Amino acid sequence: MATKRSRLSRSSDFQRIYRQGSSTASRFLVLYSFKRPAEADAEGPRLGLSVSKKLGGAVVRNRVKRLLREAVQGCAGHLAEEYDLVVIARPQLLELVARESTGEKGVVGAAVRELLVRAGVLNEVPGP
RNA sequence: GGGGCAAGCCAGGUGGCCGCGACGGGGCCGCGUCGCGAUGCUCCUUGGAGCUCGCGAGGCACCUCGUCGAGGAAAGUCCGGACACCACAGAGCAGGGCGCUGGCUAACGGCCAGCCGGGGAAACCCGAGGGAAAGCGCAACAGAGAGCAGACCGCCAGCGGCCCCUUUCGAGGGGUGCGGGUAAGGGUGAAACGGUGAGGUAAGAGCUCACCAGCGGUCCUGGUGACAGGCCGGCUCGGCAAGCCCCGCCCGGUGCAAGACCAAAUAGGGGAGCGUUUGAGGGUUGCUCGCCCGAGGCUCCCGGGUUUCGGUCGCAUGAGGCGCGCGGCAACGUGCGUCCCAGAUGGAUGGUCACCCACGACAGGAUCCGGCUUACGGCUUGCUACUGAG
RNA sequence: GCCCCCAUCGUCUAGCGGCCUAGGACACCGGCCUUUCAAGCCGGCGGCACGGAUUCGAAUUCCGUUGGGGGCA
Repeated sequence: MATKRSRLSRSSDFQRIYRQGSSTASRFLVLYSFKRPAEADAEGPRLGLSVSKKLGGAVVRNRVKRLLREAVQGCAGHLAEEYDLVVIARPQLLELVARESTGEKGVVGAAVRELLVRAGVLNEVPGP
C-alpha cells in the first residue's frame, strides 16, 4: 500500500469509479468504492485521494493527504482485494485534523474506518 | 530601562525506530522482450512460420544497501530576461510601459550613490520627481470676484443738491445721495494676482527702499550631471498632465498545456459548378503596406473524421553556490580555488521517543533565473532622543 | 502550472472627478385602498470588497491586498 503501484493515477480511473462505483459519505469524508473487473492486471486495493483547495493551502492539503493515506494503510491487511477506492475530504475534516494535531490521535483513522465498514470493503473490524 | 530608526543573520538541533520520492550498487526470476539450442509437436512449396522445453542477456516489478531530498518568501503572478514556436520578425499607424542626475546589470518599473522637495525633536524615512509661454480642457458649493480677474462691507478727498449743529456771517463740522480714486482691512474658499517692515500718500498701491520668495540672463565660480553659491535685471499670478496631450526612451506575438519525438486507433473518399501565373484563396500583430504559401482553393450535394487527459524528452551545470584576493563610497565587476545542491507528474519531507533555557510564526518546488510586493516568528549589532541611579 | 476578466442595496443593474447623504426595477417592512387577497398608491429599510496614493475634492484615476469567474492539453 501507498506505493506507486497501489495508487490511482489516471483520470479515467477516477471517472470510472465515480460513474460505476458506489458511494458512502459522512460529514467528514466521501468514499467511492468499485470492484475491479477480473481482467484488470493490478493486484491489491488501490487508493485515490481528492483534497480540494477549499481545505487550505498546499501545506494543509499535504497534511490531510498524509493522514488519510496513513489511515487507510492502517486497515490494509483487512481490506477486500481488487477494490478501487477514492476518498474525498470535506471541509469539516479540518476539525478532526486540528484535534489530531493537539495530541488526540486516531480520530481521522476512526472516521476512515467507519466509512470502510459501511461500504463493506473491510472484511473484519480490527481493533482501534 | 522601556521607546524609535537602520543594517545583518537564523528559520529549531542531535540521535534511535517506522514511512515517502529520485539516483546509483547488489540480489532474485513473478511478468513480458530478444538471442541461441532441441532428437520435440503442428502446418506446408526447397525452406520457413507457430507452439512447447532448456540456457543466456538486459528491462519492469520485488528485496536489500548507500547518497541526496523545498523557501525567505517556494506565494501573489506585478515587472524584467533566458528558452521554445509562430511560412523570419521589416516599415508606418494604433496600443502599452517608463520618466530628477550619474552609475550597476543580460534586462528591468530593480539596485547603488547623489540632487531637489516633503515629514520627523533626532537617528532616519517617503516621493510615477520631464513639459502648464504648443494647444484643448477642468475647478462643485461658497464668495463682490475663479482664469485677458473683481469691488459687497469698507477707506479717501473733491463737487453739486437736501437735512441737522455751530457761527466772529467769511465759513466750519456731521449725515445722506450721485458720479470718482483705491485695494490696506473684513468676509468666502482648497486656491484671491507676491510676503514682512519702513518710507510715502487725501486714502492707498512695488509707488520707493531693505530682507525673503518667485521669474529671467549668450553672466561668473564649483560639479561628469541633476544642481548649488554669487552677480545683474525688471518689479512679478498660479493649480491639475495617476485629464486629453507634447517631448525623450523602450516594447513583434504567444507562452513549457511553449515545443520535439515515439506508440496505438481512425481518417485522408466520391460527384457537379466556378476559377487559372495579368493569380482565386489563405497565413503573418489590431489596421495599412510589405512579405510568405500558392494549384490547390471556393460553393453545393452524398459519406466519414476531429480520439486515447498515452509515453519519452524539454527538465536542471546555472547571468550557480561557498571561500580568499584585487578594483570601486556602494550597487557591482574580476582572478584563483573548491562544490554539484529536489526533479515529482493524482504530484514525494511525515509520525514517534529522548535530551538540548523545550514547543516555534508565515508557509511546500512544478521550465529556469533577476527583482518587486504581500504574509510572518526570533536573534545580534549600530545610531538617536528621553528617563532613573552612581 | 500558464494566461485573462470582474467586483455598486438581498437580487439585477445606472452612474463625464464636484449636481452623490449614489439613481432605478424586483424583493422586504409599514400605511392607504378592498369584506379579504392580488394589483395600484404613499412612505421606509438597505450598498460603492479592503488598504494606501494622486487631487482642494475619488464609487470614478493609480498601486497593492482579498474574493469570485473564465480560457489553454
